[in-house]
Amino acid sequence: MNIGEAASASGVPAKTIRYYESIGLLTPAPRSQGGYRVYSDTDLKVLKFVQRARSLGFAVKDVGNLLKLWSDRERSSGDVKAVAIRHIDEIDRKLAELHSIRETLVHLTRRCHGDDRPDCPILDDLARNGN
Amino acid sequence: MNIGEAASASGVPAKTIRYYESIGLLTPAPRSQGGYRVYSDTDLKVLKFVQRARSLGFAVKDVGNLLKLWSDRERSSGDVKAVAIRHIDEIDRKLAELHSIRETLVHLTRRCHGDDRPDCPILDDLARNGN
DNA sequence: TCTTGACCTTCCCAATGCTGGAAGGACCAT
DNA sequence: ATGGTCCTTCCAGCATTGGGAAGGTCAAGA
Repeated sequence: MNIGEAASASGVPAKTIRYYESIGLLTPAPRSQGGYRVYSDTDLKVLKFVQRARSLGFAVKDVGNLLKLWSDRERSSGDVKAVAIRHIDEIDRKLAELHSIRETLVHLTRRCHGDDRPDCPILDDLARNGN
Repeated sequence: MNIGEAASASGVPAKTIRYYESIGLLTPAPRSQGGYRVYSDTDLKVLKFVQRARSLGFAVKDVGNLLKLWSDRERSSGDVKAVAIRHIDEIDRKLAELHSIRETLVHLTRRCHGDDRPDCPILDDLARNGN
């Protein structure tokens, strides 16, 4: 199949597939006589794998690792789990940061009456000297 | 003061200050005879404002809006609040997405024994055809 | 057969928000 | 004078695409 079909079947845009190929995440697809990339059902499975891993927030580099692990029948599940756990830790860090930021913002907006009057605790906070 | 001092006093790296100037977020600093950027205490307050707003996750564009609102004595607090609330909404979207991803990953890692055996529900999930 | 339109190709630019480095000038203390 | 530490500009790159131009390919219809 052509890249367009592979794209709509996998959920990875054609542009992105080409990009993944260019950075070495995907092995270059063989070409038809006219120079079109040709994808097999196996390739499609890889694309879907990538799509799903990316949708779970794995960095492209991590996806590369997962792909390697996926094709390695000798790998231990512990290796895969380690990648996943590192990713969860990363997510936890982001969650904590966003939660903390959110709390500050909610606190500030609650104190800001948000009408036509000019005085605004949000700006006051941003401008206050001691951090 | 020089850019280096302004940087360490504000928490915004010198490189970043120049970058902000280049994209128009900050008005160009006046120069000394030797061509060095010179910052006043007022400039420092602006830099700190920017630092704090960025640390709260406001996009650079939003920081620009907030700076304008900050220097506008006529603005209503409602305008500021609107920026903040849009930002909170954005954060909420990210939080929801991360929570959902986290749940999936935790579920998968729990089912993966993570030892030397090769079979791994994490890869199985990534590779599964549906979805 | 010719044409049309949808697809594909490569290439470059844009975005976000910086960060690093190179080449060279400025400043300050010894 | 000399060295070291600042500063300057410019260029390039990170990650992850999206957009679009210029042009080639392919399949179907008139």
